[in-house]
Amino acid sequence: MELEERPNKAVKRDPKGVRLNILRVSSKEFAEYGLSGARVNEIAALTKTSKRMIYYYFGDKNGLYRACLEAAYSHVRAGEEKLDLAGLAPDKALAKLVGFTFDHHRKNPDFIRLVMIENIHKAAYLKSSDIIRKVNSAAIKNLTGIITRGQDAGLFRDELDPVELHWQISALSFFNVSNKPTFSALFNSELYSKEGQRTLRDHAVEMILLYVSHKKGTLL
Amino acid sequence: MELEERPNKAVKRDPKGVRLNILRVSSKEFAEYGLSGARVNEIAALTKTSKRMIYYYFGDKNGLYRACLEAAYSHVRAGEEKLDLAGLAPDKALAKLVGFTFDHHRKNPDFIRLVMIENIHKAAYLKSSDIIRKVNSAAIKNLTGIITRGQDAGLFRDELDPVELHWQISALSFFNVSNKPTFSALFNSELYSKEGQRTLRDHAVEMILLYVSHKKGTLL
Amino acid sequence: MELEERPNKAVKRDPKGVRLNILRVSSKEFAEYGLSGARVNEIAALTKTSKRMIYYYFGDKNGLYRACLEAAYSHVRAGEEKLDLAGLAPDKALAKLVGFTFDHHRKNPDFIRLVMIENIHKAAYLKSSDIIRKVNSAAIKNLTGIITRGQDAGLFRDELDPVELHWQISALSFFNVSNKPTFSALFNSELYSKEGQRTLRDHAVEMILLYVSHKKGTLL
Amino acid sequence: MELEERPNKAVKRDPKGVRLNILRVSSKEFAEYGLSGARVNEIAALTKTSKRMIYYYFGDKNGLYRACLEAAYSHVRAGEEKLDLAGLAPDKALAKLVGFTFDHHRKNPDFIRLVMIENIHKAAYLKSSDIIRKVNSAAIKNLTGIITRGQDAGLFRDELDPVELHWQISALSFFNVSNKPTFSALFNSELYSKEGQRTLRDHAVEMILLYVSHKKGTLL
DNA sequence: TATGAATGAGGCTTCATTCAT
DNA sequence: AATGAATGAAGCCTCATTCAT
Repeated sequence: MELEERPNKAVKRDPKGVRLNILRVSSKEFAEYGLSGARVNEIAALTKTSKRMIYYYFGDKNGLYRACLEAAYSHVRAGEEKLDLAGLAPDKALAKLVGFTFDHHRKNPDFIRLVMIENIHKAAYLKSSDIIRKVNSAAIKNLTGIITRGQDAGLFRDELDPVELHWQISALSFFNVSNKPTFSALFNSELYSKEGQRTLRDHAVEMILLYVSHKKGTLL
Repeated sequence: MELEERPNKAVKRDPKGVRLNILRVSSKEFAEYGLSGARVNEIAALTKTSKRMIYYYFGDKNGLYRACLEAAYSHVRAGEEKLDLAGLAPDKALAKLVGFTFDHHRKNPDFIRLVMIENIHKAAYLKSSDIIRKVNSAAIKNLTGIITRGQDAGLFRDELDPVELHWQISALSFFNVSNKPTFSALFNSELYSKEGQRTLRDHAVEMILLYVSHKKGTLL
Repeated sequence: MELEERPNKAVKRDPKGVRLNILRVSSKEFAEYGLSGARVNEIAALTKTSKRMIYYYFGDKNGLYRACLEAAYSHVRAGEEKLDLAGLAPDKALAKLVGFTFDHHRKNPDFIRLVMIENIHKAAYLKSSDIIRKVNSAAIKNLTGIITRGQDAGLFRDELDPVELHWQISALSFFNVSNKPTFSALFNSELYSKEGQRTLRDHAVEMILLYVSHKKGTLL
Repeated sequence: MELEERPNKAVKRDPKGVRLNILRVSSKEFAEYGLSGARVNEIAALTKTSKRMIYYYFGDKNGLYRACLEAAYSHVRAGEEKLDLAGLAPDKALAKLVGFTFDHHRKNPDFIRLVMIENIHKAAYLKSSDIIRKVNSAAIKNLTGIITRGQDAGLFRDELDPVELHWQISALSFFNVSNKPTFSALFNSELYSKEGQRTLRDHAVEMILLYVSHKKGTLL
């Protein structure tokens, strides 16, 4: 006698599960088709529940989109915080952070796409979300620590802005994912092969490290 | 004898002008709202002509979008070709190219947004467009020349891929525009002030030059 | 021995209070938005109890509306019955009744609006309500008495129908409240100022008294 | 051989006809069920055209309702202007005007119902309609003329406000139609028989004339 | 008696597109 | 080459109501 999940009487109320299920499905749809491109009907069909529940939990399509965005940021930042850099030398720590960011973005294309979409919408939903206040700190704090330690050790140049450094790391890591389609279409290169991606990441790390290590007057 | 060009009839027939007008208006709309977000009705209303003409000239909404995309690429590449780097030393040439690209992207946010949108659509329209064949060459040829000259002069490292270098320059220049909304929303920094943008560009140039000048074993 | 009235259990059971609370809230909502315009959700939210209770006590939305209507009529007629006209001369009594009715309607706009709504619905709910039998009597009886006394005293004309007289008094008193919005919007007059309302009421009294006092042949 | 309207190829474009048809159908529906009670689907079904055209011509349900309201007022005021009172003595003119108004309202119950509905909505749509400015004048001007002539002839009392007089005439004429359902339900009288209506109208005329003819001190 | 979760039916509206002139 | 009218399909959303606990 087997234990089967009784499919004809699965009368289990699971609000959190329902909410999460909707969120997961719709995140994929929004990432795939954009805010106006995604279809509530389609999202509902892919869900374990009904269209009605989407409105019950999220109010409207925009509310659902906003919830997806917030969930995505929360999830991503949660991942970043697991990274332990405290024990490493500042240059090693930074190298690890850059490599991690590059890989992390690459492994979370849906998040990248949501951010792209949010940028298309001029960050309208991000601006009106309370999640912002909690998010910006972590990454910048990490970098501030590394920079300070690097400067104290005489490894890094003096004038370094943690926000700018975050921008630079993000640029290289984000663009890699966001513009893969057009870049691949325009240049039939090997950059998006497994090997090419490893090279790209290594060189991104290299660029950042060369930049922070560069003392004025040395070269330019 | 036929009556050609009846000048007293107030019917202005200007196919090219009409086409161009539609293209300009719709490019702005697509850049602003995305492919599914833009409205054919709205585009027609902003046009000097009527909705019928859009279908007459471009077939359907997607056709119009494709035409906008092609026009945007053509226009942008035309701008890039005006840049004369032949007379400069390779490092100066590269510095100028990076700075130019950074500024160029910054001044053409609608183009950037169209590319973002095209990436959201997985480059589906770019892939099926004949424009590709003509576009990829110019930028890469430029870079290939600079790299060769730089290597011959002993200024640049050996293993440099022009496509990868283009990717790196693009990443820094593109992200600056594409992610301005979310970045500004998340970090209230000065990076998008006039001063901040100059710094960002200078450092982008610096990063690229440090990278190509770096000889193995020197640092990492 | 049973435990009655467990006072230390914080569960307030107050059926009558709950019913009344629902009735009060929903009367306002129906008066404000009409039968189809009112929202069960909104009513429930404004209530001290939950949506389930509405259905428990009133069956459905229409049942709730019917209950509101009945409660409104009961309440209004109760107010009217407090009026004591027995000791007054018939003309004074009538004058007082008209003035009272005018003021009474003015002070109970929600009741007027419920009656308007019921008229929009062709009195469908009133027709099927047992309240009718008890309501029509009071006002008419009052008027019948006054008329008889007035005629006996030679003050009033002969052919007077109490129901018609009620109609006439009602018309002037009801319209004043029911059509205030459109009338105010169409004519920017002073009729709805405090002073204007007093005048309107005085003239309503005057109109009715002139009418009942008028003997055939005198004027027209 | 007969001339039949070819029903299978009625390819006649008739924008005005379509608009009017929609307006007629929807006026009935709004008058019957109210703004929120009316159904766009039902309106469309009763129309010679499709639901889509409703939105093409009127924007949305509220826009359609507003158009109905404006059309109703226009139509009614047009009817009133046909009334020629200039050649009559002031008391006869007023008598005719009151009688006409009473009958006119009685014959246009849908208009009355639309006004009732608009009052339920606190005249929100009337307020924001430009039609107002043109409508209020006609009726008041008529009355002003009659009053002046009556006063000059020594027939009417001195202190008469044309707007108030309009209010009084309207009250008796409007209430007769608006409250017929509840009044009939509450009092099983003969007031709404053919005979009763004639009486009611005659007495309305009488009330108004007695009122305007009444000189201070005579009675009250 | 009480509550949050759930729902089917149907509401209003908008879209890209085509037609008749 | 040009225009206003017309449209079917599908979009998003809300309603009164019931269910499971």
